[in-house]
Amino acid sequence: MKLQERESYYKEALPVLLAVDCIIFGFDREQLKLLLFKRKIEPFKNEWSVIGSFMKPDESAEAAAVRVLGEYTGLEEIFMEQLGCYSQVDRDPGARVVSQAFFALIRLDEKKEQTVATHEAKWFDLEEVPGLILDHNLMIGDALEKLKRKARYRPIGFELLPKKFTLPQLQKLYEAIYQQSFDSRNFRKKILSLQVLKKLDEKDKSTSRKGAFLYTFNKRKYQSLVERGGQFLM
Amino acid sequence: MKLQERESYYKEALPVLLAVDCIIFGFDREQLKLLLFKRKIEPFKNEWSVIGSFMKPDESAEAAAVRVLGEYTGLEEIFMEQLGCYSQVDRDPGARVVSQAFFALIRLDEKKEQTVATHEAKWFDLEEVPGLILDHNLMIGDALEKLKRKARYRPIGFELLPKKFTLPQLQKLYEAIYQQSFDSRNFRKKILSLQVLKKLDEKDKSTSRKGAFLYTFNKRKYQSLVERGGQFLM
DNA sequence: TCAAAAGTGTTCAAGTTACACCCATGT
DNA sequence: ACATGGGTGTAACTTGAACACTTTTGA
Repeated sequence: MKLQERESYYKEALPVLLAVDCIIFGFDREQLKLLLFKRKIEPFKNEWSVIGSFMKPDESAEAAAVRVLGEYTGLEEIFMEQLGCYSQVDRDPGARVVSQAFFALIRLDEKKEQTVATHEAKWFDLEEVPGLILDHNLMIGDALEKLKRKARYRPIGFELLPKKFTLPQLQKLYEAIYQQSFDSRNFRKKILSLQVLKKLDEKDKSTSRKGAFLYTFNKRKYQSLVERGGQFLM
Repeated sequence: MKLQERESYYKEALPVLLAVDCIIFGFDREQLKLLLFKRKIEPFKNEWSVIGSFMKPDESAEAAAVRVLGEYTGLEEIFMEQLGCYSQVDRDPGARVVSQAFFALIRLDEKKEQTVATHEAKWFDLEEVPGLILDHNLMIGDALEKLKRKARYRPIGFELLPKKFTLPQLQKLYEAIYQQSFDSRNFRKKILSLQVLKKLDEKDKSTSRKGAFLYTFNKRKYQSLVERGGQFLM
């Protein structure tokens, strides 16, 4: 009898299709970029879309997101976070599909470009994002908002840079995120006062004759900063 | 042929059951409270749970959340926001159920207590939250974290107070959220400097002989504050 | 030697913290 | 008249903003 009750409880529920969509940000030393791809199959064949997939029976939304990120970028460790659930009844005319969106930050890296290319994926400047299928443009707007907010209290910007980076690079990144320029003296002061960077003895000479010192991000110090509840930046 | 492709595309997807769960916060002038209810049916009969429901075919997650909030509290306009998607494969032993969680803030109000009571729901102090079914304790932890973070840049605290409230009440609320006490002079200075409150000519004499002036929240001024990107509090 | 980007300090304004007493009122 | 909670100001300190010149080096 208990079993019957239990069964009927679940029976009243409507099964829907669940998808994950990943809004993937990258940074190419100048511009914030978004990874989009052109669909190769119907429905919406040849239209641009963010990268997604249906969830498989044996995976959580997070696992599905990790899977598609790996497929399209060749990367396994990616900073990724839930963005939100998109569940308008008529959002997908082909079926009742609910999408759990994630946003992800990756280091742009020539080595991986081939993987990206084979999937007919392409990096777009933020200003050049085309019209996308379904509610994907909406997702991107939400992701941008979240990125800006998040970057204030978490140094997620570092996820977008190579492991070794220079302060001018970091500044350019924040300028791209917030669409404004910062005073370099104040910027350096603020960043360095957080004491989460380690200065290396190497210089990156790719952008100037003088060369700029490389830094790495000290995760341990960062953790203690977060635990102290620290506001991060900007 | 196109149609066939389209059908097969959706066919590869696995339908899952979708639920919404609402983490409902209230404030009773002293303590932050959580609304929980005791399940009347199997599975998990007589165990405590946050308030939830399966999504119906013709509603979005938001609509489902509004529906259950209405059913359990009698309220129609409730501050509510997505918390996250809980999709661990084995989170519900009875079926593959993915839950979209929301957190909601409501004004505690005697008028509505009857509705709450008829659903065998009960307000719990945060420290007294019992063991809950499934991953509901996890959701509550996440909701608390989000509440704290959110209250820093949005005056969501106001959602938890009556429309007219006193500054000592507001201070108690923030003290409950952040589990620390604030200096009343500094607190008042900070709040009033935001210029989002309107002082009324009435006093609330329920807690002191002198009485405390009542204030209301000026939504228009608040909007312009948010648009200027203002940090809010704390 | 010069062009181009990296790096560096100081001053002023604003905001945050710490701190203690008087006020208004009902009983 | 007194107990109770409401309300107020100031000084020290910290943080953020504005601002311009020197350094390094490859070509």
